[in-house]
Amino acid sequence: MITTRDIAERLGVSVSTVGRALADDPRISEETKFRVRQAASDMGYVGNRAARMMRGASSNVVALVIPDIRNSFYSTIAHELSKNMESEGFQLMLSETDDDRTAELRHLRELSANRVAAVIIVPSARPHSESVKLLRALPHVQLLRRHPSLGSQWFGVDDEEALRRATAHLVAQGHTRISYLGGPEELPTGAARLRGFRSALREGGLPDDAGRAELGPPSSVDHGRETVRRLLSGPDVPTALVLGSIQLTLGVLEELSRQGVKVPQELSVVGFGDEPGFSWWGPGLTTVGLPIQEMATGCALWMIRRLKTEPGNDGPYTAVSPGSLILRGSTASPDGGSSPGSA
Amino acid sequence: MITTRDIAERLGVSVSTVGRALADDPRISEETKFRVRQAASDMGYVGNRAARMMRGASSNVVALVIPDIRNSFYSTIAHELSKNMESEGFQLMLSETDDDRTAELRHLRELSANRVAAVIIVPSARPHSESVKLLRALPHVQLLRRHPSLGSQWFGVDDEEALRRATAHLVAQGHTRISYLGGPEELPTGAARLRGFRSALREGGLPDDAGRAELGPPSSVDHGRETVRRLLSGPDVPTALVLGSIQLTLGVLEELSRQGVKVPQELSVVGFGDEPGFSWWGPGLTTVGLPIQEMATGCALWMIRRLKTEPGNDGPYTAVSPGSLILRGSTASPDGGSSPGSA
DNA sequence: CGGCTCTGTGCTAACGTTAGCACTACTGGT
DNA sequence: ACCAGTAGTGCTAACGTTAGCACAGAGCCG
Repeated sequence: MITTRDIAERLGVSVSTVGRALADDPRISEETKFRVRQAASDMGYVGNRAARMMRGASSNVVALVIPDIRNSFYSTIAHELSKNMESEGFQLMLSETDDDRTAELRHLRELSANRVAAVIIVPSARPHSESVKLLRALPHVQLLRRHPSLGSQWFGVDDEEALRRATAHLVAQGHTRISYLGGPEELPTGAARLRGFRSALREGGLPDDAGRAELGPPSSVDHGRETVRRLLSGPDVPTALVLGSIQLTLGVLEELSRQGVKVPQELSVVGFGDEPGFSWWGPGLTTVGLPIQEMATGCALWMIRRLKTEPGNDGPYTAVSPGSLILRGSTASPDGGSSPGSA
Repeated sequence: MITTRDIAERLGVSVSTVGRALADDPRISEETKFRVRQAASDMGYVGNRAARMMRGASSNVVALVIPDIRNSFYSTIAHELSKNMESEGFQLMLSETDDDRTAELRHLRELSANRVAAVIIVPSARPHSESVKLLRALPHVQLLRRHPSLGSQWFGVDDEEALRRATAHLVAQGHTRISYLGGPEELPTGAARLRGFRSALREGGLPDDAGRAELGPPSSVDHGRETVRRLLSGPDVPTALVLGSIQLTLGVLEELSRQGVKVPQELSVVGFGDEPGFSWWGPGLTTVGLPIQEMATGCALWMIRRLKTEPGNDGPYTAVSPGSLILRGSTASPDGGSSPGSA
């Protein structure tokens, strides 16, 4: 690797002069600057950020810690962050945890060792205490999920309200056997969505056994497929399904279409998230739309401001985005009548 | 930030002793090691990789440079690389170029300054010459697309053969007005897919005007939607469509289902890639399946070996994965008869 | 013409870590 | 009692860059 010293020796000047010329220091003559820049370009010199960091310069790397980049929520977030960060000179480091707190800890250790400027994290269900310690030593912000022992900087969506609306839509159509398929209750999002489901039932004046919750692993296509198979072949088949994650929705839709279940005649479905295929699935999937992109942009801008302004304004900051129900054709009243959009 | 010096002062030993204790040097007594580790843990010490790198240690960051993480091809690649790299102690840096060579160059400059250990890149159509220079100074490997002026380390798929098969399937069913929708010819992949399309027509003994190519931006859902709209409303409506990118396929499917086009009776379609929704779209989408995951894993393992083994075995290395045609219900002979799978 | 400012450059230390060498205090053999 | 060997630790330099200070030479004023 070419260093400032190599350039200095070649031109017969000192390293300081080279450094200053490259930094466009006003004390250096234009002629010297020109010669230095020429040589630097010739020799393929690229400044060493590691060395700069040792002199107190801060890292230009922001880390994103998420469960799985293949989930479109997270790839949307990654894209939005990357785009915004890049324009401010930051690079994005990607760490996948697969919802495993040990992997999460491993990543956070590496990120700390690499002295990243900040961490944007979708925390696992119950982060290891060392993870919490490492995060607290860095500028960080939580995304989607919110763990109380981490800071109160958080960008998320109103999961409870989103599921309340989704469920209320079914209740309004007269369903009395509704199954909710969602992630584990340990996850803040899982708990919130379940609360939303339950309160919609309560508010609809339904009996306790009107709603069943089928909780499974956080983000599993398989869990969706299998649960559908089990529910449809068991006794007391529900007349409606509300879903609580994107991956789950993908699995459910696939299985329903494989089994040829008539939607919404035999079964009503409300999905979660909005993927390209959801609009052309069966009669069109009625689903919970979430402004993930806007949330990610908001988070990126907040973090940039946080990093650019010197005083560490670590004050609590929370942004909650609302969800909305996208009405298509996958819900109807349980007696077979069709009334999509009658929320 | 806590340094080895802080620990040394607290324990009344030298920095060297602390460093050696943490490195588990056999010359240090067990008792000292214990005390040092205790103190390090107490004080929340995290080694500074920037400083280590200055002493010749290599970076543990591998960069992935791709057009857009939201494209499922790339998110699959990112996931697979991340998973494999993480288990070997590497972190993944994510850079999105949006197929813009200037953005590509900006990223490569940053990556070089950050002294990443290696770069895995899906190069843009015509990389800037400085980009080539920067890449050549680093261990790197190309993915999917292959630019001749970069090294000959490349992992990709046989695009030409994949499109030849897709097109041949339609030709065999008797189609004589086939449109190909794909990315620009400047892209190595775009050119290869177009070649495949054309040679299938030639081999099928079709006249020159049997196939039309509609080329557009590399990876655009909109281009898919718009081209379908234009083709269907114009004269000489094709009886079959072959698609040459995932995003294009998403746009086309959306538009076809919005317009209520009867597939395969009115129009046959062969897609590109295989997304969850493709199996439940209309009659099921016949599509080109590509072993992206296997390719990414292969690439990750190759790069790991390249980085772990000292001698820079930069010898040419090329791996080509084959594609396969996944037969579902979206193709039939143009006279209205249905014969999916009669390739 | 001595002392001043101004311009352009060099020297040196420092950042945190590690490796080579040096040093001290034992142990055991003769 | 003396020397060799060894275990345990400290000192110092080096990595590439930058900032503070020093310094040489030129031009200018009194």
